[in-house]
Amino acid sequence: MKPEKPSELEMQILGTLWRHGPLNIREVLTRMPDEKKRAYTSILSVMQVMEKKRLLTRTREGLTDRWRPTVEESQILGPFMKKLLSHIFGGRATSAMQCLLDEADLDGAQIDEIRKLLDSYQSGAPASRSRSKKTKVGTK
Amino acid sequence: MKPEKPSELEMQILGTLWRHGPLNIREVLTRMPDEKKRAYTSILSVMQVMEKKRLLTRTREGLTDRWRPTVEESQILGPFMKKLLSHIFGGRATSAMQCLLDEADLDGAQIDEIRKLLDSYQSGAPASRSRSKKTKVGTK
DNA sequence: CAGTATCTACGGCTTGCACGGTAGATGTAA
DNA sequence: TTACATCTACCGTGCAAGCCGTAGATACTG
Repeated sequence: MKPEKPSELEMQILGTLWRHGPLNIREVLTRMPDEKKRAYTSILSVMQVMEKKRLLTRTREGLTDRWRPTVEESQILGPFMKKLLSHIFGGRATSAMQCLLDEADLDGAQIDEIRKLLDSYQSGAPASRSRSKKTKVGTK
Repeated sequence: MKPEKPSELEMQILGTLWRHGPLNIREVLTRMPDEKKRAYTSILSVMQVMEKKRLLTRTREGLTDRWRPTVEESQILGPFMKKLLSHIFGGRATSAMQCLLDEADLDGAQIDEIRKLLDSYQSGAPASRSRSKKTKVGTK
């Protein structure tokens, strides 16, 4: 009984939960990365759907339910980026990189960090490296 | 009268046209990067919608219409990646990079290429660099 | 000519997504 | 108690995406 694939809005919700930890509905509502005004019940019903899809669970905590993802980032983001890469960029990874860099607006430190990433992909057996599904996605 | 935003399938079609040049319906159908079986008319009707959205134009050429995008890659992919970055990754660009790298399966040459990209973002005035909307997305 | 093949126009269908209203339950304040 | 606020369950609506069937137009083939 696998979790179903999240829609785009659902990915946003997953993202805010991954980043902020377990939240209740109202907290999710105020932390959505797009700054759209939405009714409380809009987010609620989306998250209830996500519960049916086995993407979220909740536990009663005090007065409200606290929601948390049942899936981890890499589990969702991996296939997502893979699809993005092959379908939108036709497999041209460096094109995708460039596109990303164009929009990222990085500072020097971040660029260095990416350099280090590249090092690890080059030296450490490249094939096995990319099989690692445990890769943590740093907080900053 | 701006072109409307493409859906995901529409982006795929734009991608194949950007990469292969002007094509007719059947050629698009056979070159779609996902390998799904679809009826001829499925692609046709999507592309007709795209014409209404001002994403494509066509010119009669011999026996069939030849379709081409009215928009260029950066014009679509830029905002798309920007949204991806802020909505899904909460603005964490290096996380996005890592995710991409995990799925990309790059060889040494490509990694070097990316290093060069990084150089240009670091040395060449970083702010103005990222304003450049003319960035070409290399073919290979 | 009839027969075949291809491309196009048009309309319809199904599904899921996004969104929110309403009502009920529960808790808090006066 | 009454009044008010918050959280939840349930249900419905609007719309776009994706998909395809049918029929008409046009060209080629024998």
